[in-house]
Amino acid sequence: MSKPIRAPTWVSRRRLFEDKLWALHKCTNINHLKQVHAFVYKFNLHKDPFVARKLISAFSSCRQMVLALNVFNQIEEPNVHLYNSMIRGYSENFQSSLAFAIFFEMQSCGVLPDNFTYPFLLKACCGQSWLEIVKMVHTHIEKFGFSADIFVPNSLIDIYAKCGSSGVNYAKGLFNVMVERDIVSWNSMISGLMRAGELDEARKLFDEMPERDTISWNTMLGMYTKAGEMNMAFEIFKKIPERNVVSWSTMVSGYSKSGDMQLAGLLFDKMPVKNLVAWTIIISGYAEKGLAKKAIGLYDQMEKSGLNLDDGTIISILAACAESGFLGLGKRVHESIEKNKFKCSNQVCNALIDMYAKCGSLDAALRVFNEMKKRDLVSWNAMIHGLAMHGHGKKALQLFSRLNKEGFAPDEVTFVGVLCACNHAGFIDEGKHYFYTMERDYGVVPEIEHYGCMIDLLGRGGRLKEALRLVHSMPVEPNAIIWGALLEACRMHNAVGLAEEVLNHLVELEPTDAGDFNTLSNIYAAAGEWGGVPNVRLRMKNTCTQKPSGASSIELDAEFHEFTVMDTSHPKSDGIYEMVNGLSQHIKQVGYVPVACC
DNA sequence: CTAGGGTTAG
Repeated sequence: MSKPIRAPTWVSRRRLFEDKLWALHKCTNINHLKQVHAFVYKFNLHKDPFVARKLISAFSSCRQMVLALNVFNQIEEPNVHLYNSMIRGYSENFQSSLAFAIFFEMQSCGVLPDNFTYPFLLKACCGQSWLEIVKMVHTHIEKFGFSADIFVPNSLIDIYAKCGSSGVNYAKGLFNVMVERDIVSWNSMISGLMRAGELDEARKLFDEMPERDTISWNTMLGMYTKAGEMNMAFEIFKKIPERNVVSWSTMVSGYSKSGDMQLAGLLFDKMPVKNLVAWTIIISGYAEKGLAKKAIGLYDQMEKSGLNLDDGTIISILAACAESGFLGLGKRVHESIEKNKFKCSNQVCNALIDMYAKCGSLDAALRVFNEMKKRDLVSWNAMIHGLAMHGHGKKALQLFSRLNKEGFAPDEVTFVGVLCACNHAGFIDEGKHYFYTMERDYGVVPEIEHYGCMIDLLGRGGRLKEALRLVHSMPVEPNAIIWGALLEACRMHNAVGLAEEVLNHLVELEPTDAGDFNTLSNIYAAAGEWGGVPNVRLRMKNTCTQKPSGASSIELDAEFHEFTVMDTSHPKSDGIYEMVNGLSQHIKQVGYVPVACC
């Protein structure tokens, strides 16, 4: 047997390179990609449409649309596949207008769209504001006759249903006139109805559909878990012929959201296959409920099981930590990020800022904020609000003016933070200034949240009449939060008459809240009008159900300690009360006047 | 083209 003749080096290199080209769609490493790009030039292949298409898709999936466009521009007469790849790239990278620009360009160059073009283009249209454009694309499709390919009307149904409540009617219209429907048409329609809140209609279609796959079953499962109907969900779950990891994690998520961590944990343990999403759901669930040991234990297990964290996991767990004040796990997540040299997206940084701020570590929040290269409005809003919440009103307002200087346009969320800062710091005049100029100078129309902040601010400052006048001038109906803020102001300033009026409004809105009646009886008591108290108690008995009392919690060394009013259950209760009494003596000495309470 | 986790507003 003779030895095989070795190919010349350039042939083997070329073969190697061809293998790389074939694997390009899997390539997510931008440096490898750039290497391949260099090879392409070396072998003068950059004008080959096939090679160019591979490169464009690879650059798109690495979110490098500028590089993708460079490749595209090398081609003198791009074919329909190349145009499609560019449209898809822009759509998937949320650059909708550029996707449409390419679509228009291909038409002016006389290249006809094909059945792949529209699903890609439609992906760029999501949200209520796109409905009119989707209708135009729909007309275009009918004109060119591509609705024969089932992919095209299926995408239309999906995208129509994502265009808000009126969009779903267009989805229904299309679904009803479709001659041939496949399982995806049914699934898309059902999930669209579900998103629009038409649950009965969704269930009806589910029962009617000729055959169901796991996606159909999981859609129904998601519908019931989101509605908090865990019994119905479990009925569905039992009937699913082939459960997959999504079926299981939907159930775990449902139990976790309904507050039943025991069942959630039980189901999680039984899951035959656990993926990153499943771990995320269970850890976030425990973290949000403050079940620190469980959450940390599972987080360790997840890291040990060799799964790589992704954006979704990090953001979700951090949000849960922010909710419960679980700084311990939040820090652990931050450490993992740094240990793994995880490249933080803005969303991740923003979640970190929010977590640190809500857990009271403002220094850490500021550190993340300051180290960000390209802050977005969410970063500013989270930081401003974090400072405001902790009473650093001045710093929050300074940050607001810095935001303006750096050319950002504040939005409605920013102003909630700004007004909150004024509120916590007692800056009544500044608050009024921002409230009355937000629309004039920044084009942000005040919403009910902003009115709420203002009424709280005026009320706390004792300007009850002004607060009441603002309530009556509101363009929307005042809600329970508004009246509640006013009632609280009445309590602080012993305004008996106004309190009675406010309570009447509150009872209409939320007849179940005992806390409001308590507040009123406290007001009577503080004003010395003890005659009013039994009356209130009677009304309370007739109209109220007991609300669970509020609790404060703190986490120390992965252990949560919870406290409610008059609580003596903590093992170190005596010492804690001793400290509290000492502190309240101390703050009285430095001038704090406590509010009357009975 | 269809199903599960996801940053800012009390």
